Amino acid sequence: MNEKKQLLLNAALKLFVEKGFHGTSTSEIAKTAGVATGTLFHHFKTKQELINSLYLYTKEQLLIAITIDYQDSEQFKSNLKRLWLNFTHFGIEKSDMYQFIIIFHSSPYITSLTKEQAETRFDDLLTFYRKGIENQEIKTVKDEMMVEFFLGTIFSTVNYFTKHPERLNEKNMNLSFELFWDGISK
Amino acid sequence: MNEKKQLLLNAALKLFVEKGFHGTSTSEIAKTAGVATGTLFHHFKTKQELINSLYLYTKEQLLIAITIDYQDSEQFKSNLKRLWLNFTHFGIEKSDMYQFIIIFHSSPYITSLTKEQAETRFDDLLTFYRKGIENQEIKTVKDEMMVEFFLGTIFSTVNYFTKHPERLNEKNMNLSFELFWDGISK
Amino acid sequence: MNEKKQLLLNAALKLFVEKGFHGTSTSEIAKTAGVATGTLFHHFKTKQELINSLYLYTKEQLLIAITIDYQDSEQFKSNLKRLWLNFTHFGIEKSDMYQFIIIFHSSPYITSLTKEQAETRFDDLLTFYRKGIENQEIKTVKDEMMVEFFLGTIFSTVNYFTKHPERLNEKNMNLSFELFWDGISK
Amino acid sequence: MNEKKQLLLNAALKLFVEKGFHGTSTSEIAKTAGVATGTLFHHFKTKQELINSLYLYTKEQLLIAITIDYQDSEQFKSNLKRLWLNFTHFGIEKSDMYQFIIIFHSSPYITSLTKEQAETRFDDLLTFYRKGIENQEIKTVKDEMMVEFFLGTIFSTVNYFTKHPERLNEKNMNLSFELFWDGISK
DNA sequence: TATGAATGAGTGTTCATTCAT
DNA sequence: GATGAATGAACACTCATTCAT
Repeated sequence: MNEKKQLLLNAALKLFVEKGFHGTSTSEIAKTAGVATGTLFHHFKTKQELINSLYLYTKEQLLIAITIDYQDSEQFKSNLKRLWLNFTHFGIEKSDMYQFIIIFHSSPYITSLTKEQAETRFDDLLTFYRKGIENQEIKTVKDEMMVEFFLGTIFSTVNYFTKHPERLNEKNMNLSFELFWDGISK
Repeated sequence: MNEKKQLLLNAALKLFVEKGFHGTSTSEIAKTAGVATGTLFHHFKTKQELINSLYLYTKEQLLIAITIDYQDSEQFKSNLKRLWLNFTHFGIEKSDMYQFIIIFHSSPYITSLTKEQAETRFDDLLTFYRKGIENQEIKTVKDEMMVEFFLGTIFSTVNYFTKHPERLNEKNMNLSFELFWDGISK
Repeated sequence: MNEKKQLLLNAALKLFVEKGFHGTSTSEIAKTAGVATGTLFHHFKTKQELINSLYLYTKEQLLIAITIDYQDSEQFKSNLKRLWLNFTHFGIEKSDMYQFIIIFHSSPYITSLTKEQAETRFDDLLTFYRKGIENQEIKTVKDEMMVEFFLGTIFSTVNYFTKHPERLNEKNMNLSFELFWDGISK
Repeated sequence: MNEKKQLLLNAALKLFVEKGFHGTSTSEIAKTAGVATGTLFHHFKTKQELINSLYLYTKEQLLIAITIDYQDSEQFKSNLKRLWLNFTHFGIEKSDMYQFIIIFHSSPYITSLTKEQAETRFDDLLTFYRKGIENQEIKTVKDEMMVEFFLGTIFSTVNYFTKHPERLNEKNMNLSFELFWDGISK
């Protein structure tokens, strides 16, 4: 990707999270990126196109982060834990991207086409869960409820360790995962 | 409260949730409320004062909703469940207020003074949890993590039933609570 | 005059001089006067009517101040000096009224009708001068130039003693008058 | 200077003199200058910055006008007369700039920093006068009083010839100067 | 007579977007 | 591709004025 385009995406990510879509002006994005205002509109036709690009970009980064070390051979719990931990660490370490996804997931600025493009790549998650349910390791609950619970506990954990970064260690992280696992396991 | 002031709060609540703070113009709020733009500024000195008033108002409504039938005499689990269910029902039924609190909880438009005013009334939650922990019914985990997990599972559940309202019934709601309870209990 | 009406005139005088006509809001005038906004509009149909009333009022006060001890019997110079000193003292002591007259003398907010009403009472000044000229005590210069010179030197003197109030004494005041008198006398 | 910036200064000068600072809207200035409202704020951050720029600009023009043909070699009276006449002609011919300086000299819209910047260049006036006083050609009166008298008689003269332009000729102008000179000379 | 809530046109200023260079 | 001056619609907020009490 063009260097200035990447600078613009980085600046926009930071500012959109901090001040929202309408709270951030294109001139401020350009200034933060260190380019002229006109340059922004060379790379993105409109402000909306910029935020949609950003949405696809951050979702892609999330997908990479959570599937980087996926190993189908493993046990269900290990595999799930790996996924959960990767997601949670992404939330803590790539705070801006994680926040961005949460805030703009259900915002009107992201077109449904963009959401669709981003979502298709996440469908494997459900498939994966279904296997676990069929294997009877976890409770018989609707797929969608499971996904929500999965996300909700990650949300809790990210929030907790963001507010108390000094408590972030393997032991506490495992404790947090156990809250989730004991909730869903039979 | 003055009738027009209440109309303005209602309109602002709906619009801020739908389109964000900067995405909602004061003239739109006034029009939605059915009053003149000047009237908004007669009751609230600035747009910021309006959203701060709204924050205090919604937090107050939440507090009323979750503590309405509190009974100290009950068992820890029943009491916790009652709280969890009240909160979750508030999230589903008073969707706008619930969303508003979530969205603007960590927004820069709400002043720290306002947050402080609102938060003091929620301190009992922690006190309540501490009793349960001391009674050894639930896992030994930091207070703050417990609160986050409590809120995270409510978040999951509200999201789920909002997306699938046809599945909202006592049985499914109990199932959701069990995900939470089995997570935290020893 | 009604007490609240007088309070409003006083407040308006002070504020109009300080911040100008458009720079002063009717609500600020009312607040400074200690009355409700509606009350202002009970006594003055519009803001313009208020400033026109104020113009007539201040001009009247000026006229009273400069003619209070007029004595036709005196010599021309004594009489002129008396007038000049009264005017100058008015400018120093009733600073707000003096400033108001200067600022709004040629402003579009004062209607020509108002100016006419105020001016008719000042016509004696010219008559008075004509006598002096005929008596050959002072230079043969157009009436209107004389009036301007008269006002200009008062303007100088008021400015000077307003900036340096500690220098205000009879000797210095006489020196200032001599600048004027030596200028016009033959 | 940028062409549109100059157009804006010209329009603002005319309108501020005519209708005052608050009486003139930025949109009217832009329209009069023939540019878009946004353009005004592209060149001047605020309306205040515009009027401050204007103040520096008009003072600079005045300084140029009154010192253009200064010749130290001349006699005190000739030199003073030249200065007095230049100033007076500036007042009559550059009426808007002259009026602007008078009106906004003591207005709260001009910051003290701006006044300071403008004033430093006028200090030579006083130095010049001191020489005359030391040479005993004119009365022993405080510097500051002399300056005020100087300005006051210019004020008179400008007013007179502005109201009676048909009387403007060398003879009458010399008569006016004599009023001033006979006032200050021994 | 006095009040102050209500009005809506108008204000200073911002901002996404365009376009000539 | 990159720039930044220029645009004008839209924004938060103000204000003279009205009117029911």
